[in-house]
Amino acid sequence: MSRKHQERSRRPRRRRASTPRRQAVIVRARPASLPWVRLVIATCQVDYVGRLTAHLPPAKRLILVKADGSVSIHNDDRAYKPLNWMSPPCTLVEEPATESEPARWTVTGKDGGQLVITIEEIFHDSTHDLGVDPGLQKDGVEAHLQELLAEHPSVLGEGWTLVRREYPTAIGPVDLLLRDANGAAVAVEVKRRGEIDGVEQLTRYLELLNRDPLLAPVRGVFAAQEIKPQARVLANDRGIECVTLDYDALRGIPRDEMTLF
Amino acid sequence: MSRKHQERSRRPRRRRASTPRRQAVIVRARPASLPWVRLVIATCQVDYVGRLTAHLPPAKRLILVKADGSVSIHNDDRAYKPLNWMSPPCTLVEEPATESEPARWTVTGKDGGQLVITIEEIFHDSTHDLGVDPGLQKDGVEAHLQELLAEHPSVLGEGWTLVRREYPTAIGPVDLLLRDANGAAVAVEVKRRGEIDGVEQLTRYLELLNRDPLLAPVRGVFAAQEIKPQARVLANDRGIECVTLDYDALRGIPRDEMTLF
DNA sequence: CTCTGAATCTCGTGT
DNA sequence: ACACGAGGTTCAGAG
Repeated sequence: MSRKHQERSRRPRRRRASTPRRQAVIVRARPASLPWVRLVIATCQVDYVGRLTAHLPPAKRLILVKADGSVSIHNDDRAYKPLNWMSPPCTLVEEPATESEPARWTVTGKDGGQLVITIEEIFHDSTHDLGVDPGLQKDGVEAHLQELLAEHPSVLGEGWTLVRREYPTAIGPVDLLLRDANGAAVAVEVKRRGEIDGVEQLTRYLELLNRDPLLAPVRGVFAAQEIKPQARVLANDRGIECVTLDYDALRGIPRDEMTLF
Repeated sequence: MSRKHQERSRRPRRRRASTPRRQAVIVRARPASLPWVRLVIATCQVDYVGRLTAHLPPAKRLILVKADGSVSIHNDDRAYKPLNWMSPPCTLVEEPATESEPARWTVTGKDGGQLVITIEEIFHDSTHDLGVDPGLQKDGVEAHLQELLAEHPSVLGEGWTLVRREYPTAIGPVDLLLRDANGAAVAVEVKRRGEIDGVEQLTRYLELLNRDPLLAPVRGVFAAQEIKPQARVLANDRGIECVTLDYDALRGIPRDEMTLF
């Protein structure tokens, strides 16, 4: 079912004076019509020049070429991040080995960055059609937490009610704007993991909201599934309340009564 | 040179009442002694339950299994990030297909998260030894910028001199502490790309440093190869100077004279 | 070990 | 196209 790698095009390459040259093979210039991956196991050296400079000494590795033009070089460890890569869109030019030089692949990115792969020995090379992917469905990210809190504002405080989600300000929307039992405004920043920059964000919003005489004084609540100690310290220092959330529990409880009427 | 996949161990699995059961094969429980990768092209469905919940409908994809125990599922696009994955350390249990059920791989992570891969058809399956990787050498990241600025403080201001790199404070080290031509202290935050959180970081340092009567008043400089407009606005608003850096130019100029004497 | 911050981050979304 | 924020971020280094 897997098919052998097919060369897409072939063109002569300008001969440099007094240098034995090889023919170059452009493997991909634009996304192909059909999804495919090419798998190569080879002893290779890699040199990247682009946003930074990086060098990989020769070793046996996996080279993964995708239909979108991306190339990545993996060894056996790291979760999924390659040792080296080139993001699409990019062009791969293959130069076969000659008597004097090893094979060389040059991957050129849109921004001019280059990944040069010098291939000493190939152990495996196969290309596989994949078909279109239906895509990933996710559940349980920050947006869901925000939704759930909007449905259950009383989780944050007895008698609190929702004014609106994504309450707009000049510097961006506040995740939730509530009213507490006394009618005072409460700005809520929702995070999956609460860190310092989230507290900073909420601080900026509070500063702005408190300039609005119709809202001031505005309380701040930092709500997250997990709050880092430094973030908690900073929040407390600024009079911001911290609430840790239980996603499963939130999902389980019935919608606040008041939204039913 | 590539060898066929070798099963590492085999154990009987407890039979559930009135359910036809299959034998399970534990592929990896711990890092193997030799680096290798396993490449599988298969029609598969993937369900992840862990820090979030995710589902991939059946389609033909690449499954990449590494020696460190990680498993990742790729389709033909995205730079290098898999559609779904499990980070090491984790355990892969293979259950072969039976008459009534398709093959199923269950990957269990350290935190209890699970990735369940239901395999309908396998088109390719090979395992390859890789050998130990010598590792990646990088050049041109933030640390280098900081080094270069430490060597060339006059790039930031005429007559400025270095007090020290990584100047310690209660909330962490300031990238650079300098003295300007008048002997006033200057705190410098160095970034490759300057964004709002970098300005916030520097602001916190300045607040702290300015409490020190030996240093106050301390000027702030935000130095980066690229500064986002919003970050620049915020910095200006707080009296922090912005400097954009040219890495190549910095690398080219000779070390500041004063460090030569 | 945990925690912190950088990253060739990647990837989505909104303007 | 660019800017901004989230991420199952990943990754490396320091305490």
